[in-house]
Amino acid sequence: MEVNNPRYQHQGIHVIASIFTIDKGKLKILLIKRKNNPFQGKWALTGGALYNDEGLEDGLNREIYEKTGLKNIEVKLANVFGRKDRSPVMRMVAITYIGMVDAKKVEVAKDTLKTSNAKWFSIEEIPSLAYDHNEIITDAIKILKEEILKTDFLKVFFPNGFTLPELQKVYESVLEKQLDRRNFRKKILNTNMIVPTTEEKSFEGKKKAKVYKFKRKEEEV
Amino acid sequence: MEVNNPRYQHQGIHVIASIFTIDKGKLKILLIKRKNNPFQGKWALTGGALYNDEGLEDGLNREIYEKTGLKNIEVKLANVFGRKDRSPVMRMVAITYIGMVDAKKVEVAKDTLKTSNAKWFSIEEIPSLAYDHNEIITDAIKILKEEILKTDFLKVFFPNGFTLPELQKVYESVLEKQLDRRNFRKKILNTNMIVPTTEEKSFEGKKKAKVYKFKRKEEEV
DNA sequence: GCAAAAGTGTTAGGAGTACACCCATGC
DNA sequence: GCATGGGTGTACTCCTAACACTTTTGC
Repeated sequence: MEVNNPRYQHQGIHVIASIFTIDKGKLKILLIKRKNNPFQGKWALTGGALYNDEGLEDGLNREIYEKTGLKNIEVKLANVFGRKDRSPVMRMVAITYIGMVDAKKVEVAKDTLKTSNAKWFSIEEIPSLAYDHNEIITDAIKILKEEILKTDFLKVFFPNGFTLPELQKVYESVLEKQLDRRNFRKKILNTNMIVPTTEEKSFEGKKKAKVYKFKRKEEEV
Repeated sequence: MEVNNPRYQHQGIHVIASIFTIDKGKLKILLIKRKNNPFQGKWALTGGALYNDEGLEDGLNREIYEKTGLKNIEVKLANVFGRKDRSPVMRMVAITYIGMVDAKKVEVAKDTLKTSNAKWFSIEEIPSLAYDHNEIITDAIKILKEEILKTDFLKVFFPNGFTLPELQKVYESVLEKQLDRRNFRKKILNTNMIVPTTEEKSFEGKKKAKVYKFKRKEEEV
């Protein structure tokens, strides 16, 4: 590879996260209003161009921190978007990720260096976005729904454990449909992702419910 | 994004295909002996650096053609490899794909512009490769086995249709294990990927068998 | 005592797996 | 006629999905 061949120049990597949360039972996604060109003033997903001295997820976490103040978000690879005209500036290939955060416990830093605003949007109310970000979100939501029962994404909402009815509410919000209580218990207990604790607590209801927690990685068998 | 910020410079995209075939009942992968630095003389996967004026799969097909003479290989996205030191030349992010070709019907062009050789390797005999290509292959084989029953990759072997025993042999080669004849029939007929024809032919055996073919995309319901 | 939520078990259908016999053909 | 391979059905298990009643608690 001849580094100075002009055909190889002016290329870069976008690392982009679709960061979701559940707010009042609704699945929402974090968008950033762009301060700079291109697409100045448009809403966009969290992310940006990778530096050439950092790993993909490191770069993504840097971008997330710069634009939102959030640190150490756990993300999962989603897809690759590489249409050659997807950026008007130069040839950019986007590596997309999915992340989940607890909006209630997070101070999303406003008006950081590169952005004028960050806001949670209900997924039915997503505006026209910069780049191909609308397409990226549609894809991310699809993957999120497919993977949500196989991953422990939702543990960010329950640092201190959860009752099954609580957890079920969050699943229902992500999947945007109701689940049967008995079948949900069977399925989630079969995944081997969660373990019961000795605690009990009451959530919305009157009756106490048993508290579970997500296994840490090394506990999984 | 400031295009001239040095942190954004000297980045590029590798598009890389793990191209498989079945040869004499064994799963094999196509490797190319590198003519140029870095890793001159080492074996490597098919692929290379993307030009800044082409789509990802277009670039991959160009690379495949330049290095092997194969045209219009159908590929499927596999994964992303982005360790920051994965290339000694500059910051390269690899987008990896999986493809399947019929080795018997293909003249792999030898000694093309950038390579001194191309050769099929049985997957148990893969040498130490350039870059992180050993890792990429391990990952690709895993994905191939997971996806093989959900995709029509294998249609390249059967442009004129196939009998179920023939198809089963190929599946067994990919999965590297024997399958039960009755269960294989049930499973493959349930996938809705194949349809019977009115033809019959005999394959290895004496008795004639019904010929099936893969549905074209638009036929799938 | 009643409303609200937690907890629990059964049944039926579909998919996966294991397994054995008869049929058609070439020699 | 026999060896080779093609074609088929059944039983078991597991997962999914549908569905109703009892228990606990706060008020």
